[in-house]
Amino acid sequence: MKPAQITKAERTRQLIIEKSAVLFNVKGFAGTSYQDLIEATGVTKGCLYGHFASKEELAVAAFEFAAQTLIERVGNAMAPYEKAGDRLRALLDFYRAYLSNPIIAGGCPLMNTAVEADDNQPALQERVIRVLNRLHKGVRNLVELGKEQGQFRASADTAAVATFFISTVEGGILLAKAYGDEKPLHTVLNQLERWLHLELGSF
Amino acid sequence: MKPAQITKAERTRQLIIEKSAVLFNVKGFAGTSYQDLIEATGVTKGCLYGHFASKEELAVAAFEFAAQTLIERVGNAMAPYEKAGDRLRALLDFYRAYLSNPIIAGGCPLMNTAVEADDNQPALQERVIRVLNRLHKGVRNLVELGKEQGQFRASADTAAVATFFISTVEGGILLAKAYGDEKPLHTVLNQLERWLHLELGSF
DNA sequence: GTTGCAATAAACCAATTGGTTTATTTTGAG
DNA sequence: CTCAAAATAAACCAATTGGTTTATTGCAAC
Repeated sequence: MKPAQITKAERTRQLIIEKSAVLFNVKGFAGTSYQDLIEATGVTKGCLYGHFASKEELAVAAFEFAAQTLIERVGNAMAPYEKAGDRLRALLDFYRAYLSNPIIAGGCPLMNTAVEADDNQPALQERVIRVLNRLHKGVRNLVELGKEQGQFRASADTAAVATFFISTVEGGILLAKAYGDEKPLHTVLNQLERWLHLELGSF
Repeated sequence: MKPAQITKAERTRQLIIEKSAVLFNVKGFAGTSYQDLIEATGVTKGCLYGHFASKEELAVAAFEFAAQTLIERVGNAMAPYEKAGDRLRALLDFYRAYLSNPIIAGGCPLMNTAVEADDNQPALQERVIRVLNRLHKGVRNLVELGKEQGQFRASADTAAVATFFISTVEGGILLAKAYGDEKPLHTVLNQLERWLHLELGSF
């Protein structure tokens, strides 16, 4: 841990990032104006420009923050467990609670940013890929751990499992958000869990 | 089929819808301005307002068109086959070609619209739900057909299969779009096909 | 071939956009 | 306690936004 050498500027910067992240996640990049940001952060326009040279720069920082939070929460959810099966169950449970206990309002920042950025904001698009890679690697590591522990089938296709896992979860979140109902997500997670049992062996 | 009673106004309206649908799908609702629409349609602002009272009204018409196209294409892909297993395979193949042979530029209009509309445009949000319901019903009908034909396991949970199918495919499209690479989608579809074999019995 | 519907061109609107600057005040770190 | 760093308030910018109106022109349906 760094010493509490947190200057006022750093605190303000963090405040701006955290409040903006919510706005961007709910209204999107194009849908969020400086006026919105001023109201949400409670800070003046001059202050915003003092910390971030443009809306895009702020959006990138906000996305990085949201993504970092997501990665941390996922890590924390799995941390208490040692066996890969328990960790995987914890991961599924994390997503079961994803909408009622959201890391940030507005749904999954990865999905939201990916959808808006893919044809328009290359800077954001690139960060999305980075985070997806980290997530993918995390799931792969989990599968490999299970293989090493002799708990998961050695013949399972690690990369394919990770890709399938992420796709399915994101798709479930999409349906749940679209319907404004977390049931579809739960259905999807239950089916995914059954599939994982077949694919990896019961855990 | 209606007689070819297509007036000039109707033709223009259709032209506007088709061109706008692409723009909205690529740049989003908030990211698309009237200037963009004027350039893309080749029609004047007065003409746009003559046909649609607002950007939102046009966006709704454009989404309905894109969704209708999607539903039709899915239907056409399955139409040549009678056995549910063949139809399901054709459906998977349809999505295998989804990105190289897109129904509309910019990815899946359902996903794009769902993501942007869910907290901001209730009118669009409502249409998204309608289309998701139609898609879900289509998959359910397919599963039920397979059961009737004795090809699919009667014990399969029809609704859960449909939900899982749609989630997985949408998630796969998301990854493929994010990476700018259709491989993740193919991986996901292959895994999904294996899962369907386990769930429904080999087909 | 006429004529009425459809489309154009263009001016106009107030409001808002992203972004800049500067003088003034607040405040927290040394 | 002091003083520099940080934040404010506000004026300013040109450009663009979504939307309206009107006179003129073009074209396609009857």
